[in-house]
Amino acid sequence: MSWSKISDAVIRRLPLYLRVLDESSADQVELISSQELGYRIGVGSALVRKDLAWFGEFGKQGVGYEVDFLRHELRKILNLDQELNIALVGVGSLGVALGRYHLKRFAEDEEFNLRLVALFDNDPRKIGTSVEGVQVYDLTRLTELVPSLNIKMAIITVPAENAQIVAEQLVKSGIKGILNFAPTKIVVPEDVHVSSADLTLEMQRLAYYLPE
Amino acid sequence: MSWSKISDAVIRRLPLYLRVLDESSADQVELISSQELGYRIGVGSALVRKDLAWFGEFGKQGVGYEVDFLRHELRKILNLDQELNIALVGVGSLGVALGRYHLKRFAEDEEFNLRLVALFDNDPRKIGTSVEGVQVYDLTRLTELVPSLNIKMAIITVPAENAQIVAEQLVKSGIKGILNFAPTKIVVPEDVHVSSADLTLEMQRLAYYLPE
DNA sequence: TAGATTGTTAATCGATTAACAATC
DNA sequence: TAGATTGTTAATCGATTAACAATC
Repeated sequence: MSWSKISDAVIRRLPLYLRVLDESSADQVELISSQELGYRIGVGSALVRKDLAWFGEFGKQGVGYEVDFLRHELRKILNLDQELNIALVGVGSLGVALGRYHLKRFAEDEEFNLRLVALFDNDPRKIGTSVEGVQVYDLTRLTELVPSLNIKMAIITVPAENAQIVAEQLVKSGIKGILNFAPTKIVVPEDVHVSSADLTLEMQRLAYYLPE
Repeated sequence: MSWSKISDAVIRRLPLYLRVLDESSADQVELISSQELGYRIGVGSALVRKDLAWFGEFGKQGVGYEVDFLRHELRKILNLDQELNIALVGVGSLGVALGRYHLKRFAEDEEFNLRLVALFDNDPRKIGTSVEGVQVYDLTRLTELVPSLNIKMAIITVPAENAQIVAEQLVKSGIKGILNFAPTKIVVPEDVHVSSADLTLEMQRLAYYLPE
């Protein structure tokens, strides 16, 4: 699906709506109003209706939204209705921890379609080992394995000084979505989307609000 | 320092400016223009000048900003000019990995003032052990130890189902800044600031942009 | 039907950008 | 001085909110 002009602010809220719908569905709730949905993620009801209206008419006037229907529509919009293969580059302690966490989630939740299928590192001691059954491959095999394993997104957990070069290799392999845990900005073509998870930056931001 | 009315969008950019200034300082660069600063973090020069102007007049017309001076001013504004103690709650593999990562950074960088001083868990097998010399304490001692160890911020790496209760204990202890890695929304009073680092949410967002 | 809630338009709010006088 | 760049004001842009007709 492609609607292209929709703003990033809207897209950011879709996974939040989806999480509320997952919870409601698990609780056997069948209908939900824009008011309830907005309250649960912390925005107004008008914004919820406007966000959803970008993609179609999903509600019934006077009634609200059918939870399971809207949930499936959102999953389709977010490309989460099919398995989606992911690679992780940088098998340090953070990489292993995130990998385990992710694999656990995948194993426990039938409908969680984000599947970690490969780990990459350049350390010969790590190459050939595995984490919860997922192989650690030589980083030099990235451009070969990304297409052949049908990998669509990647997580970067290498040291800051290697993040840019890894990002470039990922881009060359055809990856369009990168979650970057390295504490540095990575520069990519504009059709590649990067989400930055920089712990330090967030802590520094929070420090601003401390009293005194 | 307190300017209170300054928007969150501005505050989010301050650590980015600071990182550029750190790099420039390390490279012996003495002056930097709003143009260069903006280019490096990906915003326009007018926005850089406007952001900084909220806090004072730091530049010289026709010249630019003195790197070391502006760097120290930003550190003061962000409360990063003094040591700031941090606790981490939830000593699972993610908690340990983040803790190690953080402690390494603290050990290597003289001026990195975010100091991890305590870990908390409710698992008797973990309590009393340590990670890189930092003790794991019983979670029940949180409200006692936060004030006595002068802890100002906290990182939550417990399972989603325990995040809210942990957040409430942190708030009760007087914590005003929380970095939450649990994949759930935590509700706190409005004088407490939360930064959410939800891996899954970010991956789901990136999936939207995949082709087809 | 009467009450409730959607989808959508218009109004408002806030953030970014453009422009330029001041001045180093 | 001439050139460069700041701090700041006004203009623009984009996102959120308010309001309400449509309708279940």
